[in-house]
Amino acid sequence: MSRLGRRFCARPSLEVAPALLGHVLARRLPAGPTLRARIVETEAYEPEDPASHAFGGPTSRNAVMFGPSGRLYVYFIYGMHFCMNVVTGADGHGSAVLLRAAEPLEGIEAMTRLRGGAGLRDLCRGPARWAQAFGVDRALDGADLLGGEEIWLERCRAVALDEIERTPRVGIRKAAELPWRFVQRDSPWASRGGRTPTGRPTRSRATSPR
DNA sequence: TCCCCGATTAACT
DNA sequence: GTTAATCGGGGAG
Repeated sequence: MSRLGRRFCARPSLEVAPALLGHVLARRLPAGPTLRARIVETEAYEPEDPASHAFGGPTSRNAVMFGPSGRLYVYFIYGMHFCMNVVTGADGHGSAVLLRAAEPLEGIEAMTRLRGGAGLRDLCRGPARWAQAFGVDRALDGADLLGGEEIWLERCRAVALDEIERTPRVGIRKAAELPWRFVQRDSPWASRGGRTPTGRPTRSRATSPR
């Protein structure tokens, strides 16, 4: 199983975000099983983007975003949640891709425990849910996805371009109009965020996983 | 020091 | 559909 490498990550976030769809995030729990989930939803963040944590330059909080690509940027939000990003672009650039939702593949039992007994469909559907299912918090901020053994990206089958839907990003107020969210079309594993321009839900409620 | 608000979620009506 | 939970970053005073 080969990993996604430096070359993959060292591109602009707007290229990496759609390219990540279909590949797999793997997580080795401390003295525990390995978890795997297939990425179905991402968002791009660039430093010139007012919605990005990198807007305004480096601080202690966002320092990892300004380091080399291929590392994990973890942030704490709303007083209770953690979210995961892949740092992208050239060293020092300050861009990243938010990992928003995934299809659980392996380690379902451990993920369910970490999520407090949530159902399969809700294990990784949303950025904070996914981080919780993977046992990821502050301690993994800056983790090396390229060569580390705690968390990494595995090359799998990329989602075809014509299966990728572009929408505005979820939950932001600044730069809310930019279509920088990428989601596998009709995936039941994608988060509820985002609506079509007509206001219809992005995803059919009738669709059930598997 | 004070204050506002956020790349969210779960539990409501 | 709405809202409470809960805390830290960062700008204003």
